[in-house]
Amino acid sequence: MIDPIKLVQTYPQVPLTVDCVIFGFDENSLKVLLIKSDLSQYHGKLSLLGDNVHTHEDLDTAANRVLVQRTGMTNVFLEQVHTFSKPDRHPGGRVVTTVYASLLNVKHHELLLHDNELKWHTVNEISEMAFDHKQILDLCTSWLRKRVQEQPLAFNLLPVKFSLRQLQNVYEAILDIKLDRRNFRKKFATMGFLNDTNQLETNVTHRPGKLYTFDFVQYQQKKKHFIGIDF
Amino acid sequence: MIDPIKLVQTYPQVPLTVDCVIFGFDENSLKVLLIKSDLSQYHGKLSLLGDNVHTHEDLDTAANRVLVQRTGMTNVFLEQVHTFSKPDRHPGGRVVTTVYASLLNVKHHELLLHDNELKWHTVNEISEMAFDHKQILDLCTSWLRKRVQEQPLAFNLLPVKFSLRQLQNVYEAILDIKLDRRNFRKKFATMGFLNDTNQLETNVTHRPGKLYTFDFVQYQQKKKHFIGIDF
DNA sequence: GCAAAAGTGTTGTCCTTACACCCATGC
DNA sequence: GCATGGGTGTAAGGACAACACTTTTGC
Repeated sequence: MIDPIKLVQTYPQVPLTVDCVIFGFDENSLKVLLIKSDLSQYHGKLSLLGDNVHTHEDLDTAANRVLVQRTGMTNVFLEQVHTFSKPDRHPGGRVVTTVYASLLNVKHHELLLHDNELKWHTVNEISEMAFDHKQILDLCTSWLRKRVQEQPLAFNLLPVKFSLRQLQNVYEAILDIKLDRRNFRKKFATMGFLNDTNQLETNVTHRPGKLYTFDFVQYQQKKKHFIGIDF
Repeated sequence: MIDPIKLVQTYPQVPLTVDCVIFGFDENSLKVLLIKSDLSQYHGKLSLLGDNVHTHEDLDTAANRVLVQRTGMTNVFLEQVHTFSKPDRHPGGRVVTTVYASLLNVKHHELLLHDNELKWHTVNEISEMAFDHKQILDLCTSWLRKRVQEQPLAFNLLPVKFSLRQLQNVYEAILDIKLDRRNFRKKFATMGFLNDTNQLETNVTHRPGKLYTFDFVQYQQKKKHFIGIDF
């Protein structure tokens, strides 16, 4: 019989960090919130928002802390994606990082802590990044492409009231495809969890579209559990 | 400008482990490979296979090492699922664990290292486990249910040559549903990546079924990339 | 010959796709 | 009145679900 405290004392210890891939949507393209690295090796290169994990803090809490520090937003979608652990991924020695992805509406917040040139960047214009962050971003983008098709995540990237055009733009930007407008609208109409607000867009230079809200309760009731074997 | 080595030295360090949820299929039910814990707090309780992560070792390597030590199998499906980090999840103090899931054919290997009563257990008969391992197992079972519908993972649980009945049994056991035999066979026939071996089952007490193999190359060519918005 | 599972087709319904015209607004 | 995107319906094809009988083998 083994004493757990003594056992754990024999384990090697590793510095842990979290990195947040914070996606936003604006001007019809998918954005990600990045800073410029201040490490000497990666000076000026783009970097994800991250921090070390504090003692007694779990990973979800750490990721949420990073997000709140930078965006001031609480109650935002934030989900663990993957843990990266190549021994040489960090120039400072071994650092294991757990990556979280978040989706939020660019217009819904003011950026906080503007140090290190915190800015939104268009995802498909990013080439080089610090560390293995480009690889991480690519994984999270794939992850988002998949998730957005099977869960109503797109609404996190939009204002509470949005037009069907805006919604379609989100899908087209993330999936990098064109969708048929009539079929797209029909699909969301039959799904039945968009609520018509009886309001119209304003400040548009054309016929204003209706504004809708997402009905989360309806979604919870209607969502599918078994999809079907399909690959 | 910051020196990365000095920076990383300021980070708190944490013991890391990997835990492997090794799924198998036998006697028409989904199994998982477990040991009995030898920690004093959890004496006799069922536990996942795990180990601490060695210095200079990445997580994939550590998980693979655990798998090979116990099953002797290499080149087995093994994928990272989630990292668990609640500060009180381990009685020996803070331990962060990254969980991997593996699928393998019970008949294809001899268990190695039979210490701690290493055995296959039927997944839906497991109630209590050591640590947070029941919660981990439940997450991995959900993960498997989802993945098995969108990727051809089921074949990892079967012999190289299998009957359609066996294949259907895998899906029925994992998804915990009954499927229509005719529609199931039609579906896999039209997918077009099962190869007829022109062999029949032997040692069965009824009409023998044809044996098929999975054609991975065909799958790679035919697999879908865009599924469609559907939730 | 009996038990047990293999093998096989059709029909109706639903979902998906493709496609074109008029409408409301700002300028 | 013109440019811009909003809003709408239909028809064809494909996928899925429901359903029953004959065949082959071991015993």
